[in-house]
Amino acid sequence: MSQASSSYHHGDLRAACVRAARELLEEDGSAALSLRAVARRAGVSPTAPYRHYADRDALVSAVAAQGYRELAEHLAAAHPSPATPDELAAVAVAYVRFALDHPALFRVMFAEPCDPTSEERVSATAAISEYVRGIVRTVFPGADAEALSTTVWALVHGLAFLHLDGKLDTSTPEVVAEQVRSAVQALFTAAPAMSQSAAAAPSGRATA
Amino acid sequence: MSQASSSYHHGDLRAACVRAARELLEEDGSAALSLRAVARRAGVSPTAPYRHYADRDALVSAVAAQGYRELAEHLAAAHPSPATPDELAAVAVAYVRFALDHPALFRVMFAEPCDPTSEERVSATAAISEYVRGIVRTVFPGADAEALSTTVWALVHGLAFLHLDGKLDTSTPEVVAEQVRSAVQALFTAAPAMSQSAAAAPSGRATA
DNA sequence: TGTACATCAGTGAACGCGCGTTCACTGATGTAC
DNA sequence: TGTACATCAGTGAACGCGCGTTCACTGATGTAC
Repeated sequence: MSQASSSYHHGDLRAACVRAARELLEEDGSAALSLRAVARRAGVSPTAPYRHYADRDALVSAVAAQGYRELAEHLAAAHPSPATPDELAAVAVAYVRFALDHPALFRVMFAEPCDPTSEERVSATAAISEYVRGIVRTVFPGADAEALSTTVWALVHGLAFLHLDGKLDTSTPEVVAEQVRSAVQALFTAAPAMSQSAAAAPSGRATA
Repeated sequence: MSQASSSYHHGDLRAACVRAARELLEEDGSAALSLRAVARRAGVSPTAPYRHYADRDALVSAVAAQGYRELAEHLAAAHPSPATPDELAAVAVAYVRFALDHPALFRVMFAEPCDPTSEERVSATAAISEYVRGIVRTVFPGADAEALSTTVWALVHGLAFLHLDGKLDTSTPEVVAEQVRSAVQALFTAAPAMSQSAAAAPSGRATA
């Protein structure tokens, strides 16, 4: 942060480790993130990161947490305060795009069987979930925001993963965006009906 | 297969490896699947599996492929030929349950940045995708089956992953099932409207 | 039915690797007087 | 302003580990005659 040019004291190794980890993830998404590789990339001895992270897991959690923050920024950039279905769809498209643009990071954020105890992780994902809920509340004032926002998140998250895993057509960004918009639109149409049925009965336990 | 009790020749090591891998995944979902561990579990020298699998990746792909097959069976068991929204919902619940009951296997199937070239993998996931499309066609004869089935799959897949990652309430199977049913129901309500709008215009390119 | 031999499916030693983590250390920094 | 010293943030050697993969091998099996 301050002088940062001394050769012995790094200046801000904590942040540099996360940055190095990000670079490694962007370059080779299939390799597992290793503490040693991060140190190497940061130009520091293999044990230096231990001054700032208790162990490998702590580093990974920090990387994931930063990923959540960046995702949040990216969504906000797509539309600052979505209030219509089309604007919500734009945010959904941004979510899937983020996953496709940073596949390895996205996997670290969501696909690692990592410890869920990490304070940083928990609060970061809670923030995202709350953010989605806020949008849904604005766009569909009458609906059950809790239930509907879960549905929206799941739909978009699922699209992200299926694209990531090559199960869907990812040939061009526009193809992907169109697919996301059309999927989200299917939910839009449902929302009013859902709020009615949600008011009437908890849900479809009828035929089973 | 035949005598199988000889000590030197295993009998069916190829299948035994997949079985051993499955056991390891069920026991410790967070550990990466290693060829050596599989051999150890199968009671065989570390190099024996190379008689049957070219390399580690080939084994992993075989395990994933078996996972897809089991998932398909599990879905079929939930309902042999779903024809109503409620029956489709039951299949969706089975999908999420499968993920929660076999988290490590599910991650191998979907979350590994594995090579998508594997014949076994490709055809297995194509089968699942086709299966979903068939159901959607039956349940919503008027709808654009291609688009709607992608949406359904993504929604259910996203629910599975969010549950898997502890982002949603998984306290009891019934809570999970209810959540899935209610999310799928949101789509049910939309489908008719969607087929109309799909007939009218490709999709929501209007306001952008 | 018995023998010779090819093939198949294992073994086990060995390779080189990168990893996470520990430890005692040392150079740089900043603060008290 | 200058010195003594505590603290902080690095180093580098070393540990033990499990991994994927190779290689030359050997025991078991099955087939031809």
